[in-house]
Amino acid sequence: MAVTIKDVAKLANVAPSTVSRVIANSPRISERTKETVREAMKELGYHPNFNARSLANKSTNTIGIVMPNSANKTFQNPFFPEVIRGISSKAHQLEYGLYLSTGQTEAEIFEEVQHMVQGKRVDGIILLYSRVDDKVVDYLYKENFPFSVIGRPYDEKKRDITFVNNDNFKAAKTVTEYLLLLGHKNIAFIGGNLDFVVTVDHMEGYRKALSNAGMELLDDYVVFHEELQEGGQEAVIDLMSLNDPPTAMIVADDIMTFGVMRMLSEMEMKVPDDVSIISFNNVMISELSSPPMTTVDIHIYNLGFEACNLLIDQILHPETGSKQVLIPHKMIKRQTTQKLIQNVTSTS
Amino acid sequence: MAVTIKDVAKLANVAPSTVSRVIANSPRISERTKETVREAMKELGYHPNFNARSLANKSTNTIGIVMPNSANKTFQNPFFPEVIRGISSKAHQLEYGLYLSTGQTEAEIFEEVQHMVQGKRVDGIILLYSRVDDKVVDYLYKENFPFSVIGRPYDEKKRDITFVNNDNFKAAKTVTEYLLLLGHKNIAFIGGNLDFVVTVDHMEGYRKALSNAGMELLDDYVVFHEELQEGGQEAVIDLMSLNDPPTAMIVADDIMTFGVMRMLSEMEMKVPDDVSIISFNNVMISELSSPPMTTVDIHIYNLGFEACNLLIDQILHPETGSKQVLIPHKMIKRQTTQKLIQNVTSTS
DNA sequence: ATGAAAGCGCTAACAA
DNA sequence: TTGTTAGCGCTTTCAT
Repeated sequence: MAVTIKDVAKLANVAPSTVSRVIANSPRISERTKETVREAMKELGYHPNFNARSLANKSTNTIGIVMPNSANKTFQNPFFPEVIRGISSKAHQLEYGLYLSTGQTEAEIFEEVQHMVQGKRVDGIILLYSRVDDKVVDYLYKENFPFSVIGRPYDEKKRDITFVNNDNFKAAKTVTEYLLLLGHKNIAFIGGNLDFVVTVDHMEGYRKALSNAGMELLDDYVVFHEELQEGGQEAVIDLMSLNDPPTAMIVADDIMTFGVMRMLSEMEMKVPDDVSIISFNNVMISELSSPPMTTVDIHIYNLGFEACNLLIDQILHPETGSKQVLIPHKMIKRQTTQKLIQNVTSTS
Repeated sequence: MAVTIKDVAKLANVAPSTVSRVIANSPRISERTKETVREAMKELGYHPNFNARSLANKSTNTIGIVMPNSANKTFQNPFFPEVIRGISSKAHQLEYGLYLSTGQTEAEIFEEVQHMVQGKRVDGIILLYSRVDDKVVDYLYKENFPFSVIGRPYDEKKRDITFVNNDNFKAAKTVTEYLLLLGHKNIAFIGGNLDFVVTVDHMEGYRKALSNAGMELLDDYVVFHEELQEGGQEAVIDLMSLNDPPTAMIVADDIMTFGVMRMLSEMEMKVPDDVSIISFNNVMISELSSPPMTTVDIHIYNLGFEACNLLIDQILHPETGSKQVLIPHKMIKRQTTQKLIQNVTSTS
């Protein structure tokens, strides 16, 4: 059997509890005994048993990460490694471990979450997405279990949960206004899955900018797609088949933009000459498209980092209510947008 | 306090041990009592405490995933979500949980691994990379702790560890041969970090194909780069500055290829007219480059799935030595390769 | 087929 | 400042 606290205690000629206190670095132990105990630990190659600790002090020092359904390819989005990198970084600082959900469907995920909290497997949970109607959030909320979400709760009544978000409404509005300023009148919107709150917010920002400009939102110009690459491509087909095809597009996600640009180039449409494009996220690879894409940097890493920060805060100080953080965004102008070139042959 | 086995026992009028046996579905309990106990569990909303179980039966039913240093951007490669999806899928089937490493440097990672195994936090470990000289592998090997690696051990003496790999040597050789058949004589090789075994294998395959064709490997045509996007771009600059620039390139990774193509297009070089490119991995996004890239599909998902499979096998049956699995690869011809167009003005 | 009881390795309240 | 001791919630012999 492995070395236990008792072995160390015996060798150091102290009580097990003393050893325990040395591990916790309790100030109520003299430096001298701390030293002897530490030496004993080193000599025996002692390592604390994680499960025993957790059982005894009712805390696991690990946080659960719940990802959206990994069944579809959405999951290959570099967004995820990047949030996780952010979370990971903060977690490591504070010596928390990371436990990953493995469910592929909503039902499986929900069951897993229950296991995590009821089985006391984690001290808190981070949701990497925010759905419009999410059983998981409801559950965690009712159980009063520490959690934070990346995104925002859709339900206004749940404003008091902890979350970190971008101002997606504002971002989408700004981006639309920018295209308007460039002279575009026919601006399409290619959104993600409408079940996600971010999609709704983008949509509203787009709508607001149009209405501020005294323009109407045309249903034909608005497309939603769940799948990242096929989605982008299909959307382009639909949009370019219209009698009055758009001269600019707002795309929900950089990866989708790759699909959009691919299809456009197959149709021999030039970006940005024929169509301007702006998208969201600014994942690493988005500067490598041809041409490099204009996109809104949402600081993915920071989203993860802050979500973890807020969560651990909440775990450590449950009394100090919920917190909300807004991560600033920043439009990165690259080469997929330009002033509308008036088509001389066009008639109204 | 939460509901425990004792509460259930009391309500069902049995001993705690009986409840425990019902959880394990022991055949030595009558169906009748099983029923009553199950009802009691439902009535009380009982969920087994994970830590208590782990402590008592010395097994966690969770496996640790160790990623390479997430400090640099390499980590944003969609390769990772995809392997994890594979691992996750198998793990979920067999009801194993996933625990993630958070270290950013080699030293931190090594320390974490020690914690995982000594602290009995996981039952086994999957390494998502294989370095030429890896302390982690050495450690796990010496401790005789169950683990599997994605890639292969560099050291021939460690052939008896469990791993799942592609035949990267063969893949690189085939790809080189293909370019040779297309008439290319000046074929460059843009590899990843030489610390990784896969890079070495690619390199050897390339070398072998050349020597089989009676050609010499030119040092100038071989470049290694750690960083994915900058790397690709820098490599192109170096290569195209040569007196006799290559007409074809073999690139270690699809994401790097995006960088390569970006830089090429900045130089107004056309792909594949001026330069043919083949790369490796076939991540989802690689079909969305312009033009879509020819690449070797290494079946990332399967790598993860099998690595997990082998590991759990090993955990459950430690006596049945190590296993090795080779995942087949497949070249996906898209549009970044073509026959060499003889330049009429060229002289030798 | 079921119960009693010891123990997994650690923490924490209480004593000293 | 340190030791004693009673758990944490579950599994698992050993009885019955």
